[in-house]
Amino acid sequence: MEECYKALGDKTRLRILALLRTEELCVCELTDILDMSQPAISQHLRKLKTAKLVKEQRKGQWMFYSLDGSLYPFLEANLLALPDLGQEIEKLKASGRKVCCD
Amino acid sequence: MEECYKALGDKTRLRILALLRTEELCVCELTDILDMSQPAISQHLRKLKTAKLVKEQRKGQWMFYSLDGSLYPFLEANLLALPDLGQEIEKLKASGRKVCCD
DNA sequence: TCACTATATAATCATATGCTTATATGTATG
DNA sequence: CATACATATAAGCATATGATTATATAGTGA
Repeated sequence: MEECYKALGDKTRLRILALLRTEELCVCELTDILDMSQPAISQHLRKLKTAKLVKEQRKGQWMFYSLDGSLYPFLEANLLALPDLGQEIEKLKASGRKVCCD
Repeated sequence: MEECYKALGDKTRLRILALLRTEELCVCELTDILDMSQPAISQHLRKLKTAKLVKEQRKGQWMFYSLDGSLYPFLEANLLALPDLGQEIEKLKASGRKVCCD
């Protein structure tokens, strides 16, 4: 449980979770939206994955991450309390940088 | 919100919160139960207070701390999810080291 | 297979965190 | 007022954390 809160205790990771509230995203999209280096994003995602807050799924060359609320049910309310950053994803789509692979 | 989760992301602070679930306690009681130095406990309590997770109230020479769930209502569920450490407080009472000041 | 893109990992470094010791502040009581 | 007890704060130090750069791994497609 400590590890879980540690994972939540970082602004970048909270932003990632807030973004994943809207829809699953791959690493390069998160890198793009959050304007951070790819390794930095990867390392944050690893922490979130270790804490069982997100799950990953490969789609071709992209690795998509999405919320995983299975570990502690009460955490669901915490995730819902995060601000809606759907607008950031809209901007990404508008700029034509959204990955499509379905 | 980041600060709040940071405060939750430490084993000692989670234990303090779990203990305060049962009843308010003063610094020396927490020091006793958690078997840590007084300054260490004080510093953890300050972080919890800054994060608005606990509130303090002076009673004579003792400073009592109790849960403060007012900042983020959804956090209440998190606090309730902490294990019940009432037994530790019982042990303290049984050993005659519980502070009485009412 | 080779080049390209996406992602993960490793090494390094600056900063943050948590504990310790020492000291200051605050309150009760003789 | 002086002493004792409770708590807070400051300084110092070892470890943890988060970023960067460089490199390794993995999938795509010519």
